[in-house]
Amino acid sequence: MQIATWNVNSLKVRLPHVLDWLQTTGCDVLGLQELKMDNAANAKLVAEFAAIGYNYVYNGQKTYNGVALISKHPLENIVMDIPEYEDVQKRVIAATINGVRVICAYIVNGESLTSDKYQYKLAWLSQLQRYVAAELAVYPELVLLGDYNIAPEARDTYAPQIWEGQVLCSAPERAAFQGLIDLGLTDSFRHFNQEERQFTWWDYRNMAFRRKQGLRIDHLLASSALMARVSSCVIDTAPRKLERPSDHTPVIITLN
DNA sequence: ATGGCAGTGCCTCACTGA
Repeated sequence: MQIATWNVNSLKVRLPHVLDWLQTTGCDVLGLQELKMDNAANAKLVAEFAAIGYNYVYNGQKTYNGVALISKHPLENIVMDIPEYEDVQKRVIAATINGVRVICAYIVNGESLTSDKYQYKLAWLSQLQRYVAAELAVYPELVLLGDYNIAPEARDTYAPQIWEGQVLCSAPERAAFQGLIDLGLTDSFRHFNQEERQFTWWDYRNMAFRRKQGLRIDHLLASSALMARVSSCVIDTAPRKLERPSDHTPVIITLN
């Protein structure tokens, strides 16, 4: 079974890429972020995905945010948002697929260290940690996947001299990431790959993709019970090379 | 090396993203 994450930066625009990618890879489960579509528009996509053999569940809003799960297999116990946390922004959807709890999250960007959005990001991450801890107590096999908007280490940026200490790379954000790891999760990509300059996002400006100037901010964190089944984690850069691409590209784990 | 790109929406700009 393969499970992937992809921030599509508007599913309306990227729908052809997503449909092609699912058919090419045969990926079993795909978590999407930044749908930028309200639920009336999302509802119309159910038939599009059904036509190629996938279920589609979504948690959307107009213009901003929005997350979804696409799966070949039945989705059970679907939960939207972080329970017991008031938040109008649609950033989380979770479901159980073949016994694996999949939590798809679009973590707050934060804008800058002096922004109110940065404080929202840190508070939001604390709520996410509480939620994931509770989920792990119920579901031993769990993956927390999505756009974290956090580069965990200096080597996860193309230019540490520019990024270290800035938003996405600040000590409090990295401490929050470590707080998730400390729940017993593993950064599945780093478990297999120690090479430098491996990124999941590249700015649209300045030919950043061609220059290999990116960040690694999209992650799949696996519980220890699930990690025992994970045989690989790879970044698929192919969709980033298409016409009118998302600025993010998919990351995929394969389970035994 | 971030003004410069891209998407959305009460759309000839503002807001958001990372």
